[in-house]
Amino acid sequence: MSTTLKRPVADHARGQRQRAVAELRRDLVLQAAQVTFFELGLEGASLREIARRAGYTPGALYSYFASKEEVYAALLGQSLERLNAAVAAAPEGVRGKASAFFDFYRENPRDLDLGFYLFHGMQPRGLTPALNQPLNARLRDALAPTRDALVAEGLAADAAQAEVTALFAHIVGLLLLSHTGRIRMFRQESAALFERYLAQLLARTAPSARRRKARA
Amino acid sequence: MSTTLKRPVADHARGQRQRAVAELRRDLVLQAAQVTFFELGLEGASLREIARRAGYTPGALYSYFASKEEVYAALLGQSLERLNAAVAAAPEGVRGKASAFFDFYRENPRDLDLGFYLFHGMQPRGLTPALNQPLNARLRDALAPTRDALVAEGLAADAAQAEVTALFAHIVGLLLLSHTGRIRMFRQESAALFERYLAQLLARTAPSARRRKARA
Amino acid sequence: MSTTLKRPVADHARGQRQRAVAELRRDLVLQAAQVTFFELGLEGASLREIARRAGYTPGALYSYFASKEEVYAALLGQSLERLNAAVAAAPEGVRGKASAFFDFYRENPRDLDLGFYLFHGMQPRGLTPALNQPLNARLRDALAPTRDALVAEGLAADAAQAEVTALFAHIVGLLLLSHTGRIRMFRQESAALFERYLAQLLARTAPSARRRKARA
Amino acid sequence: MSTTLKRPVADHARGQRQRAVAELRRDLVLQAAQVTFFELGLEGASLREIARRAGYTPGALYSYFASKEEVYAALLGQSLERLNAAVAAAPEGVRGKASAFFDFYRENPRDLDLGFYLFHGMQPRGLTPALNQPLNARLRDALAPTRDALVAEGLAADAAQAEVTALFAHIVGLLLLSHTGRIRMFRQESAALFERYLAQLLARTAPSARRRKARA
DNA sequence: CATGAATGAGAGTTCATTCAT
DNA sequence: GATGAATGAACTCTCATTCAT
Repeated sequence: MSTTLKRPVADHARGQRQRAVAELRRDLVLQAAQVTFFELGLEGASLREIARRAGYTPGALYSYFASKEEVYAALLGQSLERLNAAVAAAPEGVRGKASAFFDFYRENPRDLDLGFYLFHGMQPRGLTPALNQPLNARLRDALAPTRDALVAEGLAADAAQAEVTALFAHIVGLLLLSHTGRIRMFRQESAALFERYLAQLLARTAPSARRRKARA
Repeated sequence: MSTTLKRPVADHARGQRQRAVAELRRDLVLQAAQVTFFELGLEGASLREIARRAGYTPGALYSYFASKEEVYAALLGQSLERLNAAVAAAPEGVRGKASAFFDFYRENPRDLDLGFYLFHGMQPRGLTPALNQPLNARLRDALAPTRDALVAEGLAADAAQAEVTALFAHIVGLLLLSHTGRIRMFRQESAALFERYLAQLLARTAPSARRRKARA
Repeated sequence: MSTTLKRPVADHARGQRQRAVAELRRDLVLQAAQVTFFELGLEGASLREIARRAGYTPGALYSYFASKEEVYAALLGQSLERLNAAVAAAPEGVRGKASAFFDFYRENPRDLDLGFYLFHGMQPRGLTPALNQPLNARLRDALAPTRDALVAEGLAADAAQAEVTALFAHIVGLLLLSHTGRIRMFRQESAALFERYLAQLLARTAPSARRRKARA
Repeated sequence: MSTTLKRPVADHARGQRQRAVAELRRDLVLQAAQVTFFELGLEGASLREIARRAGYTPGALYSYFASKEEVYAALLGQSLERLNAAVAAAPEGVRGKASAFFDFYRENPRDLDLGFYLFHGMQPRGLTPALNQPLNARLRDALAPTRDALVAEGLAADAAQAEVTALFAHIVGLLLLSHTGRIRMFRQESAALFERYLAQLLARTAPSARRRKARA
């Protein structure tokens, strides 16, 4: 009978559908986690609470994630995608790309929190390298356009890499101080300081570009 | 006759001795807290564990501290004293003072953690203003010598304040990236980047000093 | 064909069974709470102790009850059900119903304690209205038959309500004095005093009934 | 020398003075306990808090009282003195004396709480008989005038005793219901119900007095 | 896949009481 | 008499995780 032949096909189709459904439900959990985390912060976002908001019991989440950390890793993954999208949409050039990076975190402080969840206080955290590596890669990706723009301005690859790392550190420092209210202590404002840093960076690097263009 | 006079003196002496003993024991608890915290991080350093290491029952700590937060505030207070001492001992000048600040935290990463205990993830924390304010003041104190050195180089007060804030942010960013291993991601090293930043800062600010000296 | 129909039925049956099992276990916890409370009183009946006797870890009780208060509310609920059953089983008439009420608490002094758990010392307690209201209703229910009997004897609704409230107060007072040994202080006995009060109540109210009956 | 002779006298005087001072300080502690208890209730009135308000450390209270219970017993003792004073000041007669008793507790609910502190929930409490007995006696004293008035009305001693015990129970029940808000449940009011009870009591007992007076 | 129950560890905090000084 | 420190036990409650069903 045809049914005996069709079964495997049907099974395969059902398997695909089921996998799709599973992914969808995983996304729903993730969405719930996101909302929970954005509303209550890292403290309040217990697995119980996430599960509750997702309409599940705590145990159910373990069908989709191996641990609470994995949930957060997934959230961070999504956050980094948004960051990369923001950077990609920004105008070309050092200023455009670097500002996009800075602004993304300035405007979405919870995404910054998420980035720091990997560390406790400040220690490296229990993300397995398997989870950690692609996240790192996406972070690097978000800075690559700035580095490329620096190279396009005539900077050597090494120098551009160093410059972008320093820029990243500066951004992180500024945002951290801003987010924790420490910057007010010095009667300063993070956006203005960032602008100053950027202007100095461009002053240091642009001349070579201009010189090169002049020669051409 | 003399006895009637001596009594109060004796009482006073006894009071002093007792207060000294009390402070000593408080310090022992604090030391235990420090060790616990350095070994286990903020998560692992529960009141119970601190008490255990100090040779006390949990409740006993409440003779010395009103809450866990207060223990940490005290630890942070001590840490900031050490920082200020290191900065004070450093050679005069922007380079000397700024490097002392940077080096203190580079060499004592746990003190950096401690500084960040005030924030959860990264949110401001439940330290009462009464505890928080003097701590903030001591942090400002540690940066004051650098600011004064910048002023001595001829910078206006405003500019010096902005410059020192940016420097602080840069240091924090570099150390954070370094401490969390993120800086390796970019194949860079925090000390070299700090040196670069410092050189640029001096290049930006020293000329005016030199010019002034030339005029003289 | 039949299998597709049976599945939901089986699921339904399983759900029912599980719910029944859950209720059973909840009842076991409640029984443990009851025993604990009867043996150790309200002070000694901590969540830990109740859990221990129920063969659980303390945290496990939170599957069944949201808080310690809820455990006690549940106990009180059961107690009031027993009270209502006792009153329902009693002979009709003021004497029957009122005596059933009195006797229930005289014979089960712990149930009286339970009733007073709602108050601290004697202040109203933190039972949410959601928990408190149905309990109050069941208490009123237990006195309703007496009130109805008074109305049947010819008393106006208002008068019956006042009479039943006074009766309730008298019972509570007698039992309290009896239970705390204060009644012995006066060389009296609660049951005899209750009988006296009841006789006076009937003397005050019965005449109208008799008169009514005579007219008929 | 006279000093050697005077010493014992001086010692004796000093001893007396010291004892007086001690009693005074004990009273200060008691006052602090009273205030604490009236403000915070039985829950909030920990030994620590009482000591704090009395300007002592917790341990110091044990110079004046053997336990927390003893503090409360002392408070209750003072309360019963106030009660007796109120009753003594009331007009002669059943109505006057009984109303004074009722009103005292209606107007000072904390004194009622205090009375019930002897019981846990409702169990007899760990007051030693040595402490308990004089307290009981003073309670009986407060009811004696009512009993005597009943006897004066012509009631036999036995009947008067029973009547006063029932009255006491009724009062306790009414106040308890009133204080715990249970009386509202029945849309009644304790003072009105007390008045009703009193009127019935007088109706039951007064006739004999009137008859007696008529014969005279 | 999901539930519901349970674990086990632990959180910070409070308490009455004791006792050397 | 009073202090200040310490005990030891207890408190309710929360958590991430596991697992039989």
